[in-house]
Amino acid sequence: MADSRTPRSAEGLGSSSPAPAVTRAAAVMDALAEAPSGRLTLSDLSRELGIPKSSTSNLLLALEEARLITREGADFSLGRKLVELGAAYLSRLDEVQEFYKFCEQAPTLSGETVRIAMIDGDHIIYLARYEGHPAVRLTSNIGDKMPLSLSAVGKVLLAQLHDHDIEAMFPDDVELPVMTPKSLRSAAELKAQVAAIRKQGYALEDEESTLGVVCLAVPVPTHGAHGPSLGLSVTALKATFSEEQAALMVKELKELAHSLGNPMG
Amino acid sequence: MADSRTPRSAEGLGSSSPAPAVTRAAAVMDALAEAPSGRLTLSDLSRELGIPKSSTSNLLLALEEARLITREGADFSLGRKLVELGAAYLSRLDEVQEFYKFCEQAPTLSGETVRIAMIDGDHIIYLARYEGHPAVRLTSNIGDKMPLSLSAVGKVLLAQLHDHDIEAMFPDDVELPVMTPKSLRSAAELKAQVAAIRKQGYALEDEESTLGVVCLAVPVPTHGAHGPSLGLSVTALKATFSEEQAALMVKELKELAHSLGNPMG
DNA sequence: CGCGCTTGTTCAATCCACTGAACAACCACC
DNA sequence: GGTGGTTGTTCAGTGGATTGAACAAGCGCG
Repeated sequence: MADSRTPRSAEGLGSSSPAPAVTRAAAVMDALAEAPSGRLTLSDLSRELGIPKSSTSNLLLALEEARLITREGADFSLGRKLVELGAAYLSRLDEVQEFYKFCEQAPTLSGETVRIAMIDGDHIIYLARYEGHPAVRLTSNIGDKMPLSLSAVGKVLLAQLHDHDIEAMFPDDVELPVMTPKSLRSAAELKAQVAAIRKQGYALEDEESTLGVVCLAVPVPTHGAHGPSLGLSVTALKATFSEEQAALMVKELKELAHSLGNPMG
Repeated sequence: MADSRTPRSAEGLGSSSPAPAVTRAAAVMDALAEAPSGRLTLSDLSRELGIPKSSTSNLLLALEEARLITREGADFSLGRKLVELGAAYLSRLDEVQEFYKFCEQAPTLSGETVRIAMIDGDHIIYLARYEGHPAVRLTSNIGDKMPLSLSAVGKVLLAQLHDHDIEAMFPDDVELPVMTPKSLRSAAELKAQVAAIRKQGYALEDEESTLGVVCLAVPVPTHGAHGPSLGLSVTALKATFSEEQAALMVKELKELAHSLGNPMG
């Protein structure tokens, strides 16, 4: 595999962590998650993270004992406990439960593919997916991440941030990730869209991440200071996408967003 | 909340871990996952895990920095990164992808609620769920755990283990968890069922975890030494459950299990 | 208000986890 | 087989993480 010359030191900069072992352990899990094959050996990890082999070995032993990772012969991969913990996190979000209920009984949305996502650094992360009919079978799964600039939810959540935060994340000379010919290229384009989204209250993604597929998204108003902002999106095939249908979907999305934003029984 | 008098020391026994900080950090996440509300304060954690407050504080800081947990005012809860990591784990299991594909095009299963699960200590953990029609809407989610003795998949996976392992997990005087009047009560009953399951090649759960609901399950043959064993199950309403339908479902489940067990393109 | 009980944060001394070098095994390639 | 490159494990010394006591801040109560 060539050789990934990226000894990205696990230490962030002011390399002092209140509990270095924990920070390094987290870096190990990150590395495993990002590894294409999902499997790395002790030496791989030691090299990539810049941690001495002996220390890495200790970390791996401890992580394995906690079932956060698994050893399979010589190489390590993520452990099942992570699925449990991730599920535990999701089960605490009442929004997810209500999301499903609403989708099922919504006139238009009940037949569509709807998702709820959350902003997470400079990406969004999908929390749940409702699939009304399998016409559009998405390749994305719960827990998957997407760049902000490439998805309708990403853009709508970006629009909720303060301008100076946006500026910090997207200076004028950034290179945006590109997935299709229609993906946004420049920070200027992105900021123009953000302005438009703020006016109209929803975001549109027009084949920017997948050709033939469009997406609509609205933000969920954050009730109180309770965590980061959520967003909702519908996905449809561009071929079967009409203005009137879009209007209906946006309307229902906004209803759902409103009911998620105002906690109730 | 009464007061949970369970200062379950984080240290397992031979309290020596090759990287104590990591072990303790894992214990912190466990505690957060198990806490009914999902939120605990520094003092809660310090008390429950028997870790000095100052050390706990450091752990929490490091965990927060890694986004493995989140601080919300005074109390802590699990972090979003866990969803990512859990998803990363699942995305590596090709079985899950093929599971979905197969369910969609299977004559009988395509209309049912099918799940794939994995053995995880003395529990099973659900990895994916296919929902053909929303007749039976399950309350369980991906990542949820269930005792072995209470589910069809649990029993079928138990039947795959060696007798002495079963004996170790279920000595004759264990108290089994009970969820309905029809739940198995004694280890003897369980072992009798295991014997039967080995003969017939599938397991049946008859209202043992939820009244009105039945389950069928088959094991997935482990190809190679590749990880722990998987199991498949169909869930149906007892009211609409017939012998002939059961036979069809078991047949298709076995086909799916076979194709999962023999990796292919 | 003052008291008792929490809570979380600070800090210097100690102990233990981390380190690096030396080790044994292994594989690939002449 | 010899050789240079791995791999992962072992172990004693040391530097830094961990600790507990002392701290400040908050809360309920009489």
